[in-house]
Amino acid sequence: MRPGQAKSMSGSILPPERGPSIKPAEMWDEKDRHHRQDAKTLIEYAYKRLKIGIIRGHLAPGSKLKIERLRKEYGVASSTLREALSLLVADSLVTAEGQQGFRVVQMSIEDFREICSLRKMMETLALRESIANGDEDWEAGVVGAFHKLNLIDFKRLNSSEALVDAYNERNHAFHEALVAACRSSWVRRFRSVLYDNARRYRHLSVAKGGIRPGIQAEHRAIMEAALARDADLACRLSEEHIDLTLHRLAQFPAEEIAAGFPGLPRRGIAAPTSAAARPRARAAKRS
Amino acid sequence: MRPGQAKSMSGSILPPERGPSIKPAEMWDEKDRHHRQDAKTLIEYAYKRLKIGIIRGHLAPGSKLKIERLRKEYGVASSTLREALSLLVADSLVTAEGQQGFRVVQMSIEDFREICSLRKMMETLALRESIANGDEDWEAGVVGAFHKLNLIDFKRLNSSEALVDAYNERNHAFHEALVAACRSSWVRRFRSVLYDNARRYRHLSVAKGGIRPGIQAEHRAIMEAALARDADLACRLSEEHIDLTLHRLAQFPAEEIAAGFPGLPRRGIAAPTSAAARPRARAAKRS
DNA sequence: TGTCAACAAAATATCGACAATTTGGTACTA
DNA sequence: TAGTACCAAATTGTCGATATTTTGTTGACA
Repeated sequence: MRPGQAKSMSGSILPPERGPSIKPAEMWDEKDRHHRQDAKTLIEYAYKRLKIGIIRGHLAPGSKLKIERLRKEYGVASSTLREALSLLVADSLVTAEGQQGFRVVQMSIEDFREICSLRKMMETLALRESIANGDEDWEAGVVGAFHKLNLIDFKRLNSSEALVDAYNERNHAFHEALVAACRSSWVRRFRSVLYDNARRYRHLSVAKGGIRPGIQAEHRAIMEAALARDADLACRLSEEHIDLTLHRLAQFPAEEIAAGFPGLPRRGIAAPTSAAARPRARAAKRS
Repeated sequence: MRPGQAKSMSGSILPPERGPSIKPAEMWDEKDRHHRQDAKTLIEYAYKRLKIGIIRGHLAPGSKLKIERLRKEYGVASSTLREALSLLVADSLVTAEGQQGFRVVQMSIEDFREICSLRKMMETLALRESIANGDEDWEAGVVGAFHKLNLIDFKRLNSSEALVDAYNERNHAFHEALVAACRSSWVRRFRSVLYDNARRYRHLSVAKGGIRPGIQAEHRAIMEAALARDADLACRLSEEHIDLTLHRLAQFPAEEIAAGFPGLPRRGIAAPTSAAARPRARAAKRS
């Protein structure tokens, strides 16, 4: 089914009578419409929207993802949402346990440390292969992505929310372009999963302390090394690039990281409950 | 919903009137019943059954996983099956593309080569950490798992199907026990995904050429090195262990690997179609 | 006062039906 | 002989309703 282009849907993509029960999403509207047109299926739409919500921290780490609530907010059926959530398990952004529904995966500095450690491996593997294989189109892609990233006015960056979003997108695109010529599908997959997870932490880091100054110089150095086909240098710089984010975030107290994003709105999602910790006296009545 | 223990299901776990339309699964019955009791939910049941089916090659690599057919065979609703399939995407055993449904991921010697390469990394990372952290319980687990594996009569192995299954299970359990003390969740996750994928190839290798003689000596050597806390040696042996499987499979012609398991029954699943290759003249009518 | 059982409310998992799209085939046109 | 438009069948994606389980609360009883 086509969500955006569908001519006459039976159900209700935009239920006319739903109106006031759910307040219209504030800063999401623009992007949602965009995504709804991109997505080939409603599942994909829900998937992308959820993913962004988690990465940006609107869906707090550890919080329960209640089907009914999200279903209403996104305007899709429960099974559709459920499937989108199942797909997110592949990205290690959501966990699904037995009869307890879905949950955003927790955040912690130890987790991030591990992510960075593995990310250095995968990123350098991918980069090395990309540098070895990359043709002229690859070079063009890298240069282009860097240029777009560079166009952003870094001085005004901390003032505008939208600008930060744009920066994040272009930053992502740049790093993606660097490894675009890597053909190993497994390396790419793992790298991608790790990157998305790291994004969550970076988002938090930016929300707390702004964008690290001089980051563009790092990007430039990595790009130049890559274009010069100096794999060793490019990898070393990439590793430092990753480490700097880690050290930056490690400055913040651990509980603040686990708590997620304090300033951002928690759009209708329950806070993480300590359900697992509470022992239940009543034994589950299983025959 | 509880599948196994449910007292009075509304639907039809075992639809009484379904009878002859779908032939009763031959060698699956035993295991299915087993799994149905294990699983906390029907989704989990379908998930496990699909996973085993893919690993064993009953669901051929590249083949389309048609909802309706599987749904009837497993006796679950379409959304349930769908969700199970979505979960399998996390394991990189199934792909889901846009409006084209689900598909078993392809097999190839290049893919296996890459899996082995990454597996050596992850396996040694996990093993090193496990050796460093492992306590007495860990040692006991390793010794126990090895013992169970060793109990299998390796001489009669190639004669009995059931015995091979048991061997595979215990082999899995042994390798799992070795890394049980590794605490890095990401390493464990990746290792596990890679292991399951490698299992598919190993299954094929065994189906074609039987179990490699002397494998038990390798297992013993790895175990002894691990218990002696000689991480370097244990890792080196593990890498060799992985490489041997790779070299074994590399002997077979490439097309045989891509084709999957020739001898095994293809339980009602369509062969891989070359849909992607066929160009469609008619443009998709999108407004 | 604290444990346990029964009950009510909330949330999850499951189902089957239906809508929309892809697939495969056939006939029409150049 | 392509190429293309058009239909029928097969298949996928979506929906909303219902069964089942988990969670929370209240009240009896030791």
